[in-house]
Amino acid sequence: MTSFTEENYLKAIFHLCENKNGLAVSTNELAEITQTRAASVSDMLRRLSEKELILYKKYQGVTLTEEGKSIALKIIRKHRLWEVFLVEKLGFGWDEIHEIAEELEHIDSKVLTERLDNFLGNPKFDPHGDPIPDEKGNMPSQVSFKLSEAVINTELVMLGVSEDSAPFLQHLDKLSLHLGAKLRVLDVSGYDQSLHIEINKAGTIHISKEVACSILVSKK
Amino acid sequence: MTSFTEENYLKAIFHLCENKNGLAVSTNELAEITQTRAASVSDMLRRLSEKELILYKKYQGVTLTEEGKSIALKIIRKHRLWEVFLVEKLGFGWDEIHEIAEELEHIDSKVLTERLDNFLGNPKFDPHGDPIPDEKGNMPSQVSFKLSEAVINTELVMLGVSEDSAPFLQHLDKLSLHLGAKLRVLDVSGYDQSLHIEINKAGTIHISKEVACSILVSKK
DNA sequence: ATAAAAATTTAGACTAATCTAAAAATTTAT
DNA sequence: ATAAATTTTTAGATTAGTCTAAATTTTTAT
Repeated sequence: MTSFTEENYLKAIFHLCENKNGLAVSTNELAEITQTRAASVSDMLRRLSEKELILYKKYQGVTLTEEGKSIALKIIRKHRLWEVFLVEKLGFGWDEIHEIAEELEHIDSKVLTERLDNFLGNPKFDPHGDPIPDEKGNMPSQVSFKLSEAVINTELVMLGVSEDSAPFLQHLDKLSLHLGAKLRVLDVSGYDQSLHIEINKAGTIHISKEVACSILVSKK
Repeated sequence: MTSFTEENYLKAIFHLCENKNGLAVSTNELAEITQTRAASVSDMLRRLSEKELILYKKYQGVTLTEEGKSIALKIIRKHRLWEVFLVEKLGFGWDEIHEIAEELEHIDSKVLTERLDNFLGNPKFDPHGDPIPDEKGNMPSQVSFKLSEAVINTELVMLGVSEDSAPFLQHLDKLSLHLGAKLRVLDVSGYDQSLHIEINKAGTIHISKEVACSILVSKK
């Protein structure tokens, strides 16, 4: 059995690996996102390594074994399914769901997860546009890139966000930037790289480089 | 903050007190239903007492303080709401939900609980007929008694069960004994106190004294 | 290439929750 | 009313997960 805490480490390793295209993750990176100290991480890595959930060489960072990856994907599947439930069924905003899903993701019942998936209509993406792994851990893939990297004047669709902090999502709400919005970059400032964009052919706004970096789009 | 474990002790104390009409609960009783040893219980009681969640005098048993009772009722509220969700929305049988609800009851979000309650249509009873406390901890009351205590030939309605083990509930399913069924006791055996009962004026069955003791009914 | 800086691990301690074994208090039975 | 049986508590250990401080390894910079 894997504890709540172990599951959180596996999930953290998975997400960090993903952002680095499979490169090993360092103790300090893990300490930062798990909000603990490097010493505690070292200790946990030793234990996870004994359980063969991670590949760990002292001082050399860590990656997941197939079994570790499988566990991480199950947690992520549950996290994202519960997020869909919270938004679609209970009417939560996308900025209110992360912390609750952090708890729900540890509920341990295969049959519950599968029934929930069906109840929700087998969604492929969560309310932030993140792909929901299937029962076997396969992720639906979606070709997207940062809005900040888009070619000017191309027609785009907003598919996701790469940050899910409440302040960021509330900021997007204020700007009427929602998943599915049709976007077009009109201009990029030479001064601060802020973007002038058109939304749904209905109006235009200015957004900072930081915001544009955390919005994921595809060509229409 | 109360831990997962502390919440389980408070809940256990609440249920045991309820069954004894408010009398203090003993260390051994708690050890049995929490599946631990008396020594572990003693230790936990000392801690809960320091937090003023229970009234505890060494060797004299334990009752809940108002604050302890309030926490217990919140857990019970969540447990029973989630059970309704599992049955009404996800199609689980009443014999499959206890263990899952034991996990879900610890999810800590007031707003989630209230939205779930609304989503479910503010149910007053769970799938076993147990009353769901409201936000303030008030229980809807329902006058019921054991089927084993019913007067012969009286028209009755099945309102609940006082046991929720899967084998017991599956046994009731096999006998078509469901909440809301109209029952009438035709005869009680002088030999083993088994009951001959009529269900929904559609047929009759024989049930053991043990089963009849765990079925709650009211006069129609 | 080696010294300084940064990252990581080890050592030793702490807390929550548990255990067994032994001691103490209460209850029961004669 | 007192001895025996039962219940409960205490003492001392254990495990998971954390911490700080110190030691060690790796990386960076000259």
